[in-house]
Amino acid sequence: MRIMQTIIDTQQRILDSARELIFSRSYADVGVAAICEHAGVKKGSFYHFFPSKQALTIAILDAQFDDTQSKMIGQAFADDVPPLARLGRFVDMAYLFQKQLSVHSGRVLGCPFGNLANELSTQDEPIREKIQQTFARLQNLISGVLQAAQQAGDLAQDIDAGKTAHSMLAYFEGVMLLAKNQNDPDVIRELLPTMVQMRVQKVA
Amino acid sequence: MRIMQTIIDTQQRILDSARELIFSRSYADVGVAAICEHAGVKKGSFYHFFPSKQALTIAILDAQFDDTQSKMIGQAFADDVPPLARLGRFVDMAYLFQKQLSVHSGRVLGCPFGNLANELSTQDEPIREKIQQTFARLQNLISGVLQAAQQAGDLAQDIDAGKTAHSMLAYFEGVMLLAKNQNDPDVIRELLPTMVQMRVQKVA
DNA sequence: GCAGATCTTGACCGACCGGTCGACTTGCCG
DNA sequence: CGGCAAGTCGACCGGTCGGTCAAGATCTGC
Repeated sequence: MRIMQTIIDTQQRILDSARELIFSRSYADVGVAAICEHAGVKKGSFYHFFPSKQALTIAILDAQFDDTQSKMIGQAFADDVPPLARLGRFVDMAYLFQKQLSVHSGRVLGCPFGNLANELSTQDEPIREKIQQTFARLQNLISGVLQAAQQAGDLAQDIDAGKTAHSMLAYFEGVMLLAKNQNDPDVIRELLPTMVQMRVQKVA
Repeated sequence: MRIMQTIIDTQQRILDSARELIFSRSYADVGVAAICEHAGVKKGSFYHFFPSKQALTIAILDAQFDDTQSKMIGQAFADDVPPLARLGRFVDMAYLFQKQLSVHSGRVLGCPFGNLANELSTQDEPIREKIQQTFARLQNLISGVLQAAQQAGDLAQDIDAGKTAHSMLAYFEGVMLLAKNQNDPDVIRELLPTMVQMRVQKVA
């Protein structure tokens, strides 16, 4: 009897369940069995769609990036305001997202990419690479905004957009880590706005 | 026959082994059995000295803080140079440590506190708290240097030393995370010096 | 309606998890 | 020397880990 089961197909349910569980706990703490139970699926089906937990995780990273881009970055970085204001908007959204998430789960969950990066970078090379690529894409998006700011004359030409974006990304991840550790979204509200002020100059 | 065994006592060997293994892999990936094997000790002895893996981890955090303070912070923050130069020295040492470590292990391992914070903050409340305290101590040490810089006239009075130290700590952790993910110590050399430039102003 | 591909199911695998326990050895003190 | 505490040991616990498999159910195109 195929009633609700195929309306949202099995593969998607596994992906969504895994994303939610791993994001709110950790890779190691969420077993395949737990994912299957949450998705209402048996383990055999899991391995019909995904060859391994590792492969599932790589698929999660793609899904999470798409989600983040459409729900956060795409909105924050829309060009209806000046470039630097877009970064400010991003900072505000990051706080609101984490705040909202923490109300539901009672926990500040931090950055999904940072969490997996920290947990698995020394242990799983394919996942490490995938996250590295994801970080590179995020950095490029920020770098693009900084370059737009330079073209608009709102940012000095001697600023290195790429390195500044890299630093901003690092700072963002660090703030998320501290907020997660202190389990307090206000850490984000206090610290993250400083990100917009960061500047790294070009070296000769 | 008690030859080498008690020269460095068992408890210390367990602690050191666990520190090395967990730091170079992760909490979840290093089992009690692996720690015992590395320490040349049987599991029964482990549980004679430590009531649980969690308790061991909390002891590790204390040991790691002491180590970090004596081998890094104490040296970098010595008052033989002006306050802001101490921060620069700290940055250099952080790079050298990670570089050296990565030569031995083939991996950039990142910050021991940040690693555990990220992995366990949502899962183990006592450990989360312990790391929070550790971060607070680190932040205070940085804050002290910034206040010294203000007294020396090298840093404007309208800078919020506490918040700036908090931001610096966040940035430090973020840089370590990115370096670990990219498995490249040069990330630290490129990004971390920017930490010394960070400033957060007091709010009215 | 039939065949073949596409799922789904549940039982099962060996390995490992953190932790327990009682018996034993060893060091120390009177 | 005796005795007791401190430390060591190895077998063992129930449970979970990621992953496998063969058989059956269901969907699809002809």
